[in-house]
Amino acid sequence: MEAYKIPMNLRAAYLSMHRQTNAHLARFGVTADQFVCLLILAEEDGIIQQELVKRATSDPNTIRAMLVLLEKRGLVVRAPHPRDGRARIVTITEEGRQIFAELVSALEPVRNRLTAQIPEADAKTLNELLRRVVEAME
Amino acid sequence: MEAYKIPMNLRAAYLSMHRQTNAHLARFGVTADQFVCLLILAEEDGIIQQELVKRATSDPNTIRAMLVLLEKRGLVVRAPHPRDGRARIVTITEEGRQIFAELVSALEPVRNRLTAQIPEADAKTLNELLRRVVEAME
DNA sequence: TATTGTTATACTCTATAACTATA
DNA sequence: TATAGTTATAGAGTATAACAATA
Repeated sequence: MEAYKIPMNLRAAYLSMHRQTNAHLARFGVTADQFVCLLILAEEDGIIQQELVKRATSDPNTIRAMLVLLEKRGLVVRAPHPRDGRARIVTITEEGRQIFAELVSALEPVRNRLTAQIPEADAKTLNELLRRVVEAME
Repeated sequence: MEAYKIPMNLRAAYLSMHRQTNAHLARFGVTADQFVCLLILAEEDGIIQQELVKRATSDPNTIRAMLVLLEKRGLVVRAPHPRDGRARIVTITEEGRQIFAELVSALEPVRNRLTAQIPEADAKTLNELLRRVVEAME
């Protein structure tokens, strides 16, 4: 079906990436989705849970479950928001950053395979086109 | 993180598509992944379960669970392979094809949104780049 | 009234390993 | 020995709705 070529390739690309990411992170006891949380926090720390939900394209329950696990392991901290009593500010800890660096290292083969058959210029194009898809789906 | 732009956009694009697909199919009691099974079978009927696993980028357990459900609803049939006693040939039923047509119809808004901000020529490029990613990840 | 987050619940998908029956 | 499929089990992610606290 012509109309489902992009959806099916999008699916295959994501699922393969997700599966290989989980496989490479298994020895750390971290899932691909937990890694996404850490990635977002490593880039912009001190955001509230709801913001994390948006950026991770996730939902409140899932993010909460992940944060509880990550907090138990001392990788993140959830602190009360100083001005909004409802919100919780999430921060990655120093230990979280250290482990995150190891995870990024362990994922090098996956990153390399992902764009192995795509030249630099095309990678930019791919990213831009995906960004437009995301924008349209919001 | 520069290296995670494509992965994160790939993730957001897939998850949004998947979520919206599930939402639009909910009233039929069919999941996005079950739809993928039907799509594959509607295109090339009479393949064995293992082949379905490969094409759906899935695993034996997941595919089996889906097929059992779809078979209970009379949408597919699993018959013994005439020459290989281990294998099962999966076929979509006439009722399966009818419902599949309705599902495709119900998903029109999702398909449209997906490429809403991408001209025809760019859609071809996107598909080709995704195909290369899939190829590299195998 | 609307929003942030939690709790409870149920279901789907995923991964592993052990098993059978066939090849 | 290897392969197709099943069974059992456990865990992770998802969706919904009801709720408390706060804005």
